[in-house]
Amino acid sequence: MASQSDVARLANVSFMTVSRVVNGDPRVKPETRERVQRAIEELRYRPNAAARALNRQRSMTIALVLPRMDAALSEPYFSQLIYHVERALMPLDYSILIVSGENRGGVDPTLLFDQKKADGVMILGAQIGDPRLEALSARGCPTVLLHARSELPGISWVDVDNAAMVDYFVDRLHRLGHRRIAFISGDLSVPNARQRLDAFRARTETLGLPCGEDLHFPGDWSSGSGFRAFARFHALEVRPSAVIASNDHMAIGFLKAAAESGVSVPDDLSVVGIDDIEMAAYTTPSLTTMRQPLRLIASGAVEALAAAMDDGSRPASRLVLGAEPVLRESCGPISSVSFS
Amino acid sequence: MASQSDVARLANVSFMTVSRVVNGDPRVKPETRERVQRAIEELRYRPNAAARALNRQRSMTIALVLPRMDAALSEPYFSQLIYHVERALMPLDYSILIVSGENRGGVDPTLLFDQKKADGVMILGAQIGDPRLEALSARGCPTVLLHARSELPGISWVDVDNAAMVDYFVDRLHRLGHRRIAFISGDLSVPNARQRLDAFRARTETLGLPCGEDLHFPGDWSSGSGFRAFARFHALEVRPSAVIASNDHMAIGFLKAAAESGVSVPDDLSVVGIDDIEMAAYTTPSLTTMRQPLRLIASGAVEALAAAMDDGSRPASRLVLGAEPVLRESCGPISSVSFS
DNA sequence: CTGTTAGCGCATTCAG
DNA sequence: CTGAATGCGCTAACAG
Repeated sequence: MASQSDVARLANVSFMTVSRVVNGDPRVKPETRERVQRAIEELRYRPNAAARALNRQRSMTIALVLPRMDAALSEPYFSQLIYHVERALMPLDYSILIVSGENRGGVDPTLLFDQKKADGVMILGAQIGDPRLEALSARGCPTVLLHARSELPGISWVDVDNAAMVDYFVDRLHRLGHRRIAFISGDLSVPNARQRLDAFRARTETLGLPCGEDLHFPGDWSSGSGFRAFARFHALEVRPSAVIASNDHMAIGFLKAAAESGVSVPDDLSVVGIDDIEMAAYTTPSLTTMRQPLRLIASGAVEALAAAMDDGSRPASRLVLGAEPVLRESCGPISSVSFS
Repeated sequence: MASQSDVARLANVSFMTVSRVVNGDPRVKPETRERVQRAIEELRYRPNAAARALNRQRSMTIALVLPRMDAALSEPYFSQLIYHVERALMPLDYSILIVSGENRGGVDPTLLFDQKKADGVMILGAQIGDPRLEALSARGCPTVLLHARSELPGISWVDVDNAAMVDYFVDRLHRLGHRRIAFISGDLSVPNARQRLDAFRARTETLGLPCGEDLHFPGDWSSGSGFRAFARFHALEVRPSAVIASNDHMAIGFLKAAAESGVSVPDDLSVVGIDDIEMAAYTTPSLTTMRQPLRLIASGAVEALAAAMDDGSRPASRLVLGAEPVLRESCGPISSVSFS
């Protein structure tokens, strides 16, 4: 592989001039620049990232921590997030190092920062009290959370408005005549799961709807947990007429169990989810859900992280984005009951 | 951040000794080693990856090229592959750089190699004739394909036995009495899609089953394309009694369309998919499919890539793995027809 | 067993 | 506008 000196020799200049051309320094005679350019082409010269990183003290790389495998974030959904993050990062010329979400035994993002393998860290769907967050915050490592929140100093985040999404569905179901609404929560060690549950409780109470603990079916984001939640539903003396699931996977699992039990959706029961994964349009019945502004989440996170990496002393930024309802077949008016 | 010299000063040795300790060189007096270790702890020293990479000419990083967004590989499924790749790579102390699959306008993995940002490249679900493959092969960049194949020199790959999976289903359906079987293919610019289609044609022909082009419904891996394939099915004068989809997403889309048209699965029609994504267990009816040996694919690929990076001159390795059928509700014996 | 010398490829600083 | 010197942090190859 050719180095700057090789190029310099071929172009009859010092390697310093080559460096200038490569970095677009304007103080180079056009004619010389031209000559250097040709030499670069001829030798297929490419700047060595390691040398550059060593000198500049910047790796031009960020670490992206994926959610834990056990479905902290809906699967098909976070791969899209990766895509959008990459798109947003490309113009800045940053690369992405991925790190599995497993915090036990996995790669430590703080270590990557200390080793200068990454200039900043992005975390998808962080857990509450994840020890890595504190470590990152303490190190002063530029960090941004996607789909999660944190009060730690120096930790920026971008999240959707969890309360607004849940409120929307509670209100809508209420208007459709539903009075008894159940809620399937996600893994409560994830901030979003808790926020959604809290919003559900608050909103049902405000509207004067029943909101006892028997209407809360704990789940863990997985389809299986949604499926199992149906047993709780089924065991209830007086059944709810609607169920809000904290994500589509659980809603789909629940739908499956309902179908097996002969409960007809949406005739006997309305079901809604959150995320709008691709499959949500292809279940039977198709799923009413909430589409997340993925591109905005990604670009917002990239912007926040870039700012933090440019200026380590700036305060953390926080951004809350709205989601968009997608109305499909799984949700309808309450049937054959006097509205009380 | 502390450097080796800082540690050396604190431990009263030369930085060379520190380097030896860090790299586990045995030729260091235990007592000295101990002292250095303590200094390392105290200063929280971490080796600088850029400096190490510059000196060793190895970045200890590989690039992982994701499949294109338009579902070249089933979504929830490739995130698991990432996970397994990471697990397999961790003991070797390699990091993973991710690159989006979009070949137009995306990051070029060859460039990452030339810049020495990556020592090797792993590609998930490569397209046929992807120009990047040739570039990689020409550069002599250690490369391994997952879920794809290539004859280019120096390109290793690990793939499942596509023909065996399709053969299994054709045979099984045949034994269940089905005679007229249709096939939904994936995006035919992906090698796997073509192999599966070819296997279908060959096997039906061998068994003396009808295999006209009207029984081939072209898809593109997405649920939507599976959904649309149903229109072709529906338009047929004489309808098949079974459908094999090249992946679960398309099978699920097809299932949805069938449900909407009142075609009962598996009573009127059997449907099978490939991949065993999580959702396959939660559709109604649940989906009979083929589970891929993800962990083996990942570990095989890592092994092949590691070998190629160690010794650039070694021949490419090829590995074909078998899949495991998962029998669920969507597939049953043919109904109300004399077996001919 | 430990230290010295040299250089990986690049960019900043200062001289011309 | 261009070049020379210097150092980023580390390790390989030699000394001692």
